[in-house]
Amino acid sequence: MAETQFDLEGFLPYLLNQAAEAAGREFAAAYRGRYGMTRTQWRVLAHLGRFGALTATEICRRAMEEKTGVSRAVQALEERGWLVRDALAEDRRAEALSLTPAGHDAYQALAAEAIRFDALLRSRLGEERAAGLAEVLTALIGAARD
Amino acid sequence: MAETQFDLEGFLPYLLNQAAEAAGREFAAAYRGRYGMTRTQWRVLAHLGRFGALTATEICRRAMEEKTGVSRAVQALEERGWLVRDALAEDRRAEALSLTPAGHDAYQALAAEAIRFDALLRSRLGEERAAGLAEVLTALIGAARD
DNA sequence: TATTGTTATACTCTATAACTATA
DNA sequence: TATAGTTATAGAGTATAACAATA
Repeated sequence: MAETQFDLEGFLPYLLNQAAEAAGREFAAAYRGRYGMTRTQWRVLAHLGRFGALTATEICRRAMEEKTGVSRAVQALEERGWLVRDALAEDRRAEALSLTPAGHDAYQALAAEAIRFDALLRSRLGEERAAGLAEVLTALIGAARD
Repeated sequence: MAETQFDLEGFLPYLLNQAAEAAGREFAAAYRGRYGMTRTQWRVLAHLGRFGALTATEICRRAMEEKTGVSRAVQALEERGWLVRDALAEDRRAEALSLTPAGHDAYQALAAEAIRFDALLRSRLGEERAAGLAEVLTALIGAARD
């Protein structure tokens, strides 16, 4: 019986993971190195900065994060004075989370870095290939949800 | 001053991470669910199965893994009877790692699953887009090494 | 009964440093 | 001095379950 020919270097989950790690590591310098934030904290900040007030559950759904991680990230951002909680009249179990002015300043600075980094990645690939990459990744993510 | 317009849903590191997590989670069922292996153990098994005897340092370089993780994965595979160490005459600090027949059987089974899963992903995307994706990811990984 | 959010627990992963044996 | 590999430690990520408050 012939050997199964498996090409690890062309295995999509492996390539995806290596590329995600390489890009993530490079950008982590922006939030981890400069602000001492974790990735989950950066994602919470990014969602609140981008979309305004959200509940923790909404952040979990949009960011594909666990509620435990979000709970701890919210706590850390709150202690830092970057985030406030407001009671929701319509459901007293949930809270509306939003950024303080200081939190919004941090978001603005990090969003600007993110835009620069995204542009750097896209320039490395060429705009056409980068746009195609984003489209294919989105398709993969969508397909996995089913 | 205008707000910085940052589109989190188009941010490449974010898309790469979501896609890698989705694909990785789906394939992890093969090695974690069925064999109780960690991802690092699967990667060590895959490299030894694919390339034959390697030293730990060579696995680290090829698989982009930390030497501590590889050291522990090698230990676990050894205890399981899937891997043996052989002294290297030319450098007694290093060891040649290779799979036992049982280890090779496990590799064959997992490699076959990997081939099936890769084919599934490629069929979801279409062969042309999948080939393009692999090429662009390889370029990204290569660019990040510099 | 179900859901929001917190806390506890455990395992994996990542990263660093200290250490040994050898080069 | 430098390298191969092990061990220890700590922080971060992932996953589950138990729990309180509210719906």
